[in-house]
Amino acid sequence: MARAKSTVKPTEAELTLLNILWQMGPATVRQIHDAVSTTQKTGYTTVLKILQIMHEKALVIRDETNRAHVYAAANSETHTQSSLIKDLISKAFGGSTSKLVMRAIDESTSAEEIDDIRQLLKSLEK
Amino acid sequence: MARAKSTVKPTEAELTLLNILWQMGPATVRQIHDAVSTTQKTGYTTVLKILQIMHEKALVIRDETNRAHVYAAANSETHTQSSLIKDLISKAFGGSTSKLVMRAIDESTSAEEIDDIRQLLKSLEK
DNA sequence: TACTGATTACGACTACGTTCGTAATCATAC
DNA sequence: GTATGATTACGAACGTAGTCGTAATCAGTA
Repeated sequence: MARAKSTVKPTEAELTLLNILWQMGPATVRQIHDAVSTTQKTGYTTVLKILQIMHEKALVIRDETNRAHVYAAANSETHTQSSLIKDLISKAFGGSTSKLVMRAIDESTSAEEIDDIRQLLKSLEK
Repeated sequence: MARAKSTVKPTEAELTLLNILWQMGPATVRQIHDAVSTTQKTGYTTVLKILQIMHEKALVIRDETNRAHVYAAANSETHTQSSLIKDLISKAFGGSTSKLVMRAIDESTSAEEIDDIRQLLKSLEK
């Protein structure tokens, strides 16, 4: 029996920071704030506070060895994406994955993306 | 030029009521409350209040002709699903639809659903 | 017309998310 | 050892979501 992973759904601000952590790997508050500042104007302590809350929720882990704590995402990007998708499928698509895929693909979806999806489907054939 | 539709993202409680409205069609607060009561224990005035807020947000329209107002979803289920999916793709999948589809399909996805997706892909070929 | 039951309107309360200012703490340099 | 700058901790403030109680309103009936 495995089972665990509370599956806390990250809020929007939290997801923003997770995206940064997934991309950069473990980082200090300052590094994370610098990264987020390139696209938003969020105060340093705001980022710190959100990271602290995420730590309470176990969305991130942190290394307190040094003065400047080092934060890292607790779950993989893939894991989190899967849980977000499952949540949406159940709440807005009546549990139907195919319905979701139909809505996801539209005229703005590039040919490359559709090719990728075809490859995925093909790989499931065997 | 068309363009309009504010694209207000419904909250979770709002989405619950929208699902009921899409399924039942236009309905009174009482009917909606009865429907929601089969799965949850929510007060009548709570449902009423949420519907009033949704009306302010233009998520629903309402017919005030009769004493008991009749509410209806302002946007189609398809339209709302598309907007929710696009939102998730941009916030959690770096804008990649194919990545989302990859995460959406897993071992729990039935063969029928995968078939449906194959059909969709096939219909895009021409 | 007055009563009664149902419906809408209003507002209060709690919880959470987001923001940030200020205080406390620490490490380093002097 | 003390001052200085950076970092963490704390908590306040604001908005939104969700909940519901109570008041106001209306329609139909006795």
